[in-house]
Amino acid sequence: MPEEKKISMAVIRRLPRYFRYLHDLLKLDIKRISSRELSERMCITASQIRQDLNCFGGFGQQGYGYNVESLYNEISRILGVDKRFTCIIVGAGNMGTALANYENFKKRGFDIVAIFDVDPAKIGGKINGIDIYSMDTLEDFVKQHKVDIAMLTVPNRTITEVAEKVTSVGIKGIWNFSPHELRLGEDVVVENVHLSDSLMVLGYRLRSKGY
Amino acid sequence: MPEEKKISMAVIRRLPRYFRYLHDLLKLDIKRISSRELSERMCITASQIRQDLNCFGGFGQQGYGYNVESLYNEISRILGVDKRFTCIIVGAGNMGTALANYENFKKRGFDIVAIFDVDPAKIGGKINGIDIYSMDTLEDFVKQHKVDIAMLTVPNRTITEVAEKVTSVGIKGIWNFSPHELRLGEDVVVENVHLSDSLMVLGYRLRSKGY
DNA sequence: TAGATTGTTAATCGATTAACAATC
DNA sequence: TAGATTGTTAATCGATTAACAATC
Repeated sequence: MPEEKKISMAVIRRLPRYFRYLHDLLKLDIKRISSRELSERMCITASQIRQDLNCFGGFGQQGYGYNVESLYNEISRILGVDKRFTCIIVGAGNMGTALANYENFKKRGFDIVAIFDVDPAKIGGKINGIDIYSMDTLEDFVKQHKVDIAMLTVPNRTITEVAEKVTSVGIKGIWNFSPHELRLGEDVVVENVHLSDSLMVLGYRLRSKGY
Repeated sequence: MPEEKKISMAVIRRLPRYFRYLHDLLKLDIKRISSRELSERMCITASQIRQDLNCFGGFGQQGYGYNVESLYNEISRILGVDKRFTCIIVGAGNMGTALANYENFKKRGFDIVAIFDVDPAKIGGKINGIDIYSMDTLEDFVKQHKVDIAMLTVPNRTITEVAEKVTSVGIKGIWNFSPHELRLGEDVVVENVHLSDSLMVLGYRLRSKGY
């Protein structure tokens, strides 16, 4: 990526948040915003906003602030929402079904083109218009279609095997919904959604407040 | 909470991870482990493990390491997996359905006792044996049952209203699946699951590797 | 006892915040 | 021009890592 030097994960994880807030400002028909105003809305410091944005370039103007539309476009470009990713879902259970039905992903550039499962009762069916195929056909499918991301919503006991299978056929991005950590090659990018971890942290925080 | 002084969020968010690894070690019938061995398994430094654990007390023994079972019990107690939380799901869509069917939550102390929705076609039905009630009856329900946590899987445009409703009836814990940030009272604990943020970060990281 | 490993203090590193000169 | 606000450097803060005395 020609996106300059090394951007810290802390900054990267804030990008979608900037994107959301700018999207809202656009919809509110607000034309310009200063780092101070945005900091009040987002509950972070103006300093941090200016530091974060300057990782990618000087998008503002002294004495004026930032043009909302052009900043939104810049953040969109940085996040690559114009680029498209081809995705498959592995595991047609409840979570897989929820993901397949989630319309926002397509808007953000993520196209779900197929679902895979081992259950003969599910294979051949569709979810939200997307075909469910047998796991046995995954390799052939990936040979014929470029697949960027596998969304893994399989049972915990099969996650390691499935993750190895999808990476062995060349998929580089894994969206992992199992609690297990995946140890895969250096070239594979894994994003974890650890639901029970999140819930346990909520429980801890509630108890530490005395509830 | 009598859990000593101030524990940083960074440490708290690592607790479920320790919990998982210790659970696995127990199942592997491993009796003792040193911070060095655990650090290799978890891919973090032994120093960090010792620092983290010492936020809560000295669970180890010089020259020996940590007893897996007793450390597991300590972490369980800290995370409060023995304590029970009463939860409701608001929004019986695909994500709500997925959560209602997720059996692990109960094992971790989170009991889902009711689901609420506005759709007359869904009200009166059940998901995984849990009744779906009308949103109009939420207030009465919470008056009759102590509810600790509301899991919010409602459409984005209604999230603010729903979050205000559940907090106004005294629910202190919110598990928020909408992309919106909730601005609620100081006494309310919110954990966010921002799925599209996570996916966008995955996309960013893939592109920054040149895929 | 000798070896191993913790608990804990000190050093380092990185991220956040403050400050301000540059400039629109 | 005067006022406002950025871009950027410096200061602070917090988290991670290293080191080692204590001790099992």
